[in-house]
Amino acid sequence: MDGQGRVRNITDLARLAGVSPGTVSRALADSHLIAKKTREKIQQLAREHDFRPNVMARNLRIKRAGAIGVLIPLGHETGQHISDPFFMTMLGHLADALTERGHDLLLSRVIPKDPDWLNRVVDSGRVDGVILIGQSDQIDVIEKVASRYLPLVAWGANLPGKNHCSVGSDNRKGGEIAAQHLIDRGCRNFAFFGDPVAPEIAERLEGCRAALSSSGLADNFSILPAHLTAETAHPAISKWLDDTQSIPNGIIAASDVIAMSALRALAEHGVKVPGQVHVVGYDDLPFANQTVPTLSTVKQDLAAGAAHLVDLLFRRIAGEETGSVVLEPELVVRQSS
Amino acid sequence: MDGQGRVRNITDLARLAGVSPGTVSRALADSHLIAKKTREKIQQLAREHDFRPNVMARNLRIKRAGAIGVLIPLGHETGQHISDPFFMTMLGHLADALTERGHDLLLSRVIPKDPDWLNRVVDSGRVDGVILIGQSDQIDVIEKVASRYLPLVAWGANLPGKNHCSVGSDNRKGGEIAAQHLIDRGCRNFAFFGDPVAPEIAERLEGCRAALSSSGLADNFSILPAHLTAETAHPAISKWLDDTQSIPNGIIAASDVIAMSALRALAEHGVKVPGQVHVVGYDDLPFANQTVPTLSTVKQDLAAGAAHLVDLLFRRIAGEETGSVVLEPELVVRQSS
DNA sequence: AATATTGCAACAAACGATTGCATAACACGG
DNA sequence: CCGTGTTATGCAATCGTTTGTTGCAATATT
Repeated sequence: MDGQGRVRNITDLARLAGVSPGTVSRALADSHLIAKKTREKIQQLAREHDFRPNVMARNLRIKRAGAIGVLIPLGHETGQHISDPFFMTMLGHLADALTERGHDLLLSRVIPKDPDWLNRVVDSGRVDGVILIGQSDQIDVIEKVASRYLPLVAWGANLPGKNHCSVGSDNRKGGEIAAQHLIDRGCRNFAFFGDPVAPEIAERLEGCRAALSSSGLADNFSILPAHLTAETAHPAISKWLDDTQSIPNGIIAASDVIAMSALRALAEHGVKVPGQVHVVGYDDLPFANQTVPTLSTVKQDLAAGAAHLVDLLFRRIAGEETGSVVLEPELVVRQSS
Repeated sequence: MDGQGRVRNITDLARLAGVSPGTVSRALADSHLIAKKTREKIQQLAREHDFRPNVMARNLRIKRAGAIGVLIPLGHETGQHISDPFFMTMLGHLADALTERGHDLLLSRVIPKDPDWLNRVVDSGRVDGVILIGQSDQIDVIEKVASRYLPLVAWGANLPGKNHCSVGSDNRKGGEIAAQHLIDRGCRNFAFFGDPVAPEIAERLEGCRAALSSSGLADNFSILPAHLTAETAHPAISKWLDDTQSIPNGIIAASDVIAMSALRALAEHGVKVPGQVHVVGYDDLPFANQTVPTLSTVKQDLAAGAAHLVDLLFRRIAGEETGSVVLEPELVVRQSS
């Protein structure tokens, strides 16, 4: 615009307006300590030169970062891409909620190599708080940091004996609902697809076990610890189908992504869903009713989850020692079961 | 840890070590101006108190932000969630590449209400550069900002007459390839699913048109301007199938997400793919070989794309006036065609 | 008319680092 | 014992804001 005399800071603008930097600062903050006339003059001038005060300097002075760290820990994943729509859905909700509260979102996928990864973020002074999307296999690290750093919340399991603040659905119950549904559908042999290294998954598995046990079907249950990505799940399941002697008639997948791979693998093996096998997923991601056949699944309300995460986080930033939140899972029956 | 005397800044640590703040700063930076012995003592002390210098203060002094803004403009989307795996895939690659270069990723979904959204980010002093994932319908805004702000790159179309730096596949050619493939498969009536408001889509559409024209099939072509989300695409397509008199035998979807919705809608209408209708998508997202039937599609190499985006961006941050990059699209034939 | 109140704006000290320059400490040869 | 050269540290300015305190007029009060 004005090539030469670009206004780079509040002092430049002050000079231009013939006032002191302090006055400019207050004027731009619309402080009533400054006469309305001066205020408007300065604001007008700022607009003309499209000047915007430097956020970093402001934050330094103000002692806040204006950003929330959103971390995706990939501890148990073997480092491949996560193209998992789950994350994007969650991320979308979080981004909206944070923006609404005037905070930026500092995204970081972290493959924890040393136990210091979380400390680094927390102590960097870059963020006012941290949201973890999933706990992965890093419970110990999380617990340790949480014990000294209040504004930390995690999406995931609410684990007995653990104190960090979490938001997640009742995974045990979710697993139970899924299994019970298959039992009701008349299934008698079951398989669980998913890696119980992640605590959420472990709880879902446990819920299944419980449901099967109380129907006396605990013995007809096998587990395939498949990774969560679309890339790795499919070959694993396919191979499993090749190897297994008798295909079960009820399959519970630890996530919709895995379920989708399963549907495809089953189709390839000429197995009819839901004719021969009933399949239930977990998450109710947007694509769950786009698959062929559409996927029955246990719905986690991610919108509500994200809202809770952000709400709890800001209460913690304000100093409150909040508890955790457990959401009710809900069975969504579609064609696959 | 040490409850009382928490070390909050470089000065505290200096006091503890019995040296001046400046010395601590240099010691932590491993400067050779400081005696090895002192250096190690200070580093040890820092470790003990797990002290990490405040990044924001550092950045202010050093005049860099240490973060790159990644923006997802949602101009033509009507504000719903984007659960599109495309973004997550891209985001994952970007996150990795940026972290590798020591930069954080400031994520922002922006629904442009005023033409100032991009200026705000650029002038905030919070980011060293900006990557746009998609141009949406904001070409004018982007062009304007790009003309004065060098470190700005966009994923999307390389538009004639436009000067901002972009990385994207040759959409026109991609569209051409897709259409030609269907022609080769013997299709004679065509439909395009996708909203040409976004320039990438417009170019793909144009490519299709070109291919059809040169085979004299331009007249047998209809367009359904469907939105890009899974949520909205399916009902639109379903309705279209209800209404249309004669279903075409070649369908080109502007994205894999749309293609997936199409596959499902077709299945519901009892239309055999690829028996009666051939379908081609665009993107080659991870789930493209998970659908039933697996999806033929025009592959965009997102990994390479992300690498280019980051590379160009950093060259621009260094002051170089780089050109744009156009990637070759590649047809991936699977079951749906 | 003298004093108290108010309204505006300037001054200067933070915030927590980095870094050029000045200086202190030390060793060494003459 | 002094000058000279290293090497290691301290000092103070700086980055661009915010904000408590202060100074000064103009107005209100008695």
